[in-house]
Amino acid sequence: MVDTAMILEQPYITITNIIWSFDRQTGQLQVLLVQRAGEPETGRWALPETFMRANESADEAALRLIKEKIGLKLAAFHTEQLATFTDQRRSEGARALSLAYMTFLPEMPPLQAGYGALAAQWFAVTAQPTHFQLHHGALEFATAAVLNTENYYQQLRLPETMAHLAFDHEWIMAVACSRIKNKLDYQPNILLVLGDSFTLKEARTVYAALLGIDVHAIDNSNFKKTHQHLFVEVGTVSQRTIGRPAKLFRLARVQD
Amino acid sequence: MVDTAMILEQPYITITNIIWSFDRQTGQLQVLLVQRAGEPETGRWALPETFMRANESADEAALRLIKEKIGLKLAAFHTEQLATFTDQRRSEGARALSLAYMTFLPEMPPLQAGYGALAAQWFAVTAQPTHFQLHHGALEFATAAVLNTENYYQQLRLPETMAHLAFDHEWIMAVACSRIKNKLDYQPNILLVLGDSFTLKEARTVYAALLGIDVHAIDNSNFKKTHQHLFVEVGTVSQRTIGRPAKLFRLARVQD
DNA sequence: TTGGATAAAAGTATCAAATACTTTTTTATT
DNA sequence: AATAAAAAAGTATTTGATACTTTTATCCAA
Repeated sequence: MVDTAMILEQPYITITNIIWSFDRQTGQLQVLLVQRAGEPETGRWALPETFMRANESADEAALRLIKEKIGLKLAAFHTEQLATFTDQRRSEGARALSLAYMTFLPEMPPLQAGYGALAAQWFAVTAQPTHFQLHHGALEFATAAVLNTENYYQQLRLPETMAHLAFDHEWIMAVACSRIKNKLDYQPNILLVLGDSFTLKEARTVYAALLGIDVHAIDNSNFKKTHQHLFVEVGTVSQRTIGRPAKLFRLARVQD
Repeated sequence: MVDTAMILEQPYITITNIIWSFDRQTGQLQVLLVQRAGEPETGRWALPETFMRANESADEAALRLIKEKIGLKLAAFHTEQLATFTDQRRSEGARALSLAYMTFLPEMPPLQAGYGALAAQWFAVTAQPTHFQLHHGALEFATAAVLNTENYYQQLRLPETMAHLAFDHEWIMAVACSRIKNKLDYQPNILLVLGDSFTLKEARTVYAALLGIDVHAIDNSNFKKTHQHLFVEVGTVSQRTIGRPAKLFRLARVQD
């Protein structure tokens, strides 16, 4: 009674890491994309991925990715699990489970394409309630409204042009944006892209980018009142710009 | 340059399903545990698990579990992803990745232990802010405060008595309780254990069980004002008890 | 059939939080 | 020193949450 349905799945495990950062010059939220060197989907832009190795934790693999794909060799960063993607339609050929993680990098370090990548670039993220855009110079990726898995596979995967990200990475990005937005009012780990300390205006800039609104639409006074309990003031101000120096804060607690 | 670190992981994938239900008689929230028949951890109580098969989606596997382990053959239920557990310490021997899901069953169907299980039982869940209890008659499992993965592995795994759940299932339960509690005010899918429709008092009973407080500590009038936007009134009342008949509601939207 | 008991719904008054807006403080530039 | 910019601090209004009370619907027993 050899039944194909009884064959156990023993797939390779892909770790996909959404690496977030922030450009203090332009006030734009960024994510890192790499242009795939290998098969399949060669030449297409994608989220950085790697295969999980024996004797390596998923978190370690997510951090190794940062070193391998973009030449960044730094200490541990906050990495958190996003979700696991198992849909059989997500890639052609052999089944690929993907464990998706998110890492928040302070500053916006310069990139160099590493193993498995033709190029590595930061893309500015603009989020709207139901879709998002990624742009870097002339390169731009924009999604239609992405609401759930079925919606994604039935509507979005059909047009196969270079303007799409590889595999189901647009869907993964949509899930990531949604998760981050939901946590904005009680655990805004996304602010780790601002480094050890940040001003309230910088925090509002990140919030505005994710909510798809202008920074000035968020009142500083009210923002402080409603979100200050999430922050700890870290001593004194410091900067060389016009106007009253802002106070500096850090996240009060960082956890899932 | 054969390096063991370069060997790719190709693990079996375990689907772990936390199956929730509700006892209308006692007003208690329930989860399903099975007593393991096979190695390892034979005889120990555990969350129902199965290996993922080829040509089977993770959701399908989670539902197949319900049929195999407890003899329940029913149509599709709402199943949602909880998290993926990859820690190398989570089981002895070969590495086991576990994709954890949650299923919410209406009513509390009678159980019969299926393949791989010595017994299958509903356990009443009582949650407190930092720990929880499971009990069925004389059987009782209680955790110490479980705050994060490291805390769990360093403090909780040490005493190896039969009073513990198998593997890291206490940690998985802790993550599940935490997730459900966080969603109580904007997406209380846990109320699906109440079936197609429920009264506000039943809803409050579920909330109270998860918050570790008495039902009467939640004022019906205020609960209605703050949570009614999550519900849709489904026509008329219906019941055979004393007192004014309650209105019936259902969840307005069910999604992750 | 009627009145008491029960349970939920509906209503109200108070309190706290969120929002919109204004004023003050601080510092760089001219 | 005057001015402009930017954040902090303050205020008034509105909204939402909480505590509590009253009304309504139903069962049951006298």
